[in-house]
Amino acid sequence: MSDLLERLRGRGWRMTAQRRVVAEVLDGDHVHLTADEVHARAVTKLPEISRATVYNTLGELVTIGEVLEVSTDKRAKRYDPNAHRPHHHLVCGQCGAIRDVHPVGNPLADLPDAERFGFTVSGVEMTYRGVCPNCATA
Amino acid sequence: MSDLLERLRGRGWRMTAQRRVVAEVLDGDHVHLTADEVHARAVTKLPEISRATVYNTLGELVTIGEVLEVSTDKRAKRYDPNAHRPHHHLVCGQCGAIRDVHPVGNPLADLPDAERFGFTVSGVEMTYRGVCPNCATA
DNA sequence: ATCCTACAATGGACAATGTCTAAGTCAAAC
DNA sequence: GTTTGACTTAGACATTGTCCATTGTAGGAT
Repeated sequence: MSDLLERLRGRGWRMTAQRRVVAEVLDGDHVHLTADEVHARAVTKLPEISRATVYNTLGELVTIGEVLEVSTDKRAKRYDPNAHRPHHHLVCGQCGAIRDVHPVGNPLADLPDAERFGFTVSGVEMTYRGVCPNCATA
Repeated sequence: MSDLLERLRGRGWRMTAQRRVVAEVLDGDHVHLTADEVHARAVTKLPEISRATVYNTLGELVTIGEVLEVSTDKRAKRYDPNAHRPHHHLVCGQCGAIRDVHPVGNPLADLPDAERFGFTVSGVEMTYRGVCPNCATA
């Protein structure tokens, strides 16, 4: 991910302190942050960054495919910087913890033609639901 | 779905005009409505029904398992009265149209133990993405 | 090194969705 | 018919996200 800045520069993006900070936040060990969480972390590194800029930058990163949006819960969208490795999600229904998972098989092939209603099907998202070990003992 | 009212009565629920109207709306031909769409339709049958009541009633129906929440887009939750037949969704990325689909296979079995991180996995939601015939020609 | 200018950031208003509360209402039991 | 507590209401509030006019600035041109 450290070459994200390079890729952005290659696309002719202007490199600003704000964009750098947002990229750094996404590059941290915490994945699947909400936009406001990204903003909160960005503020610690660059106090004057605005909410709108974080939303804009996240939106741009999503548009160019560097970051994925996931909406596992009913609350805010979350942003997944792991866009270059396809994966699905496993969510704890108690605490909301999210893990990336890689089921076997090809779920796209599991949708019969008769079930496609003429759609051009391009992808599938799978969200496994369960309870994490932490919440199971608590 | 017409026995929904019976089932609710069986659970000791008080049967009010508002709840009846919400149930009727969900029973219509339009599936996957948002909460506000449910409210809009309910208002035509019972003008004084309040938004809070619709939200409350939908939430209760979800809790007891008569209705499913689906969050296929980043906007509002949608409510799926087809709770008694397990199914997944196919969403048009252009216009947001939603169809119920039934892929073959057992996606739960496709998640290896090594990918479960100690979670107790209880279910999976699949959202197929694509473009509907209407939007494909437009 | 300085200047220009298009692009980016800001902040605050606005919008959409959802939640909460206090007070009034009414379904159902008696 | 009364009573009672669950239900409904209206609207304030909270959260999440978008928009826009203004201000700032990165990076190329000079």
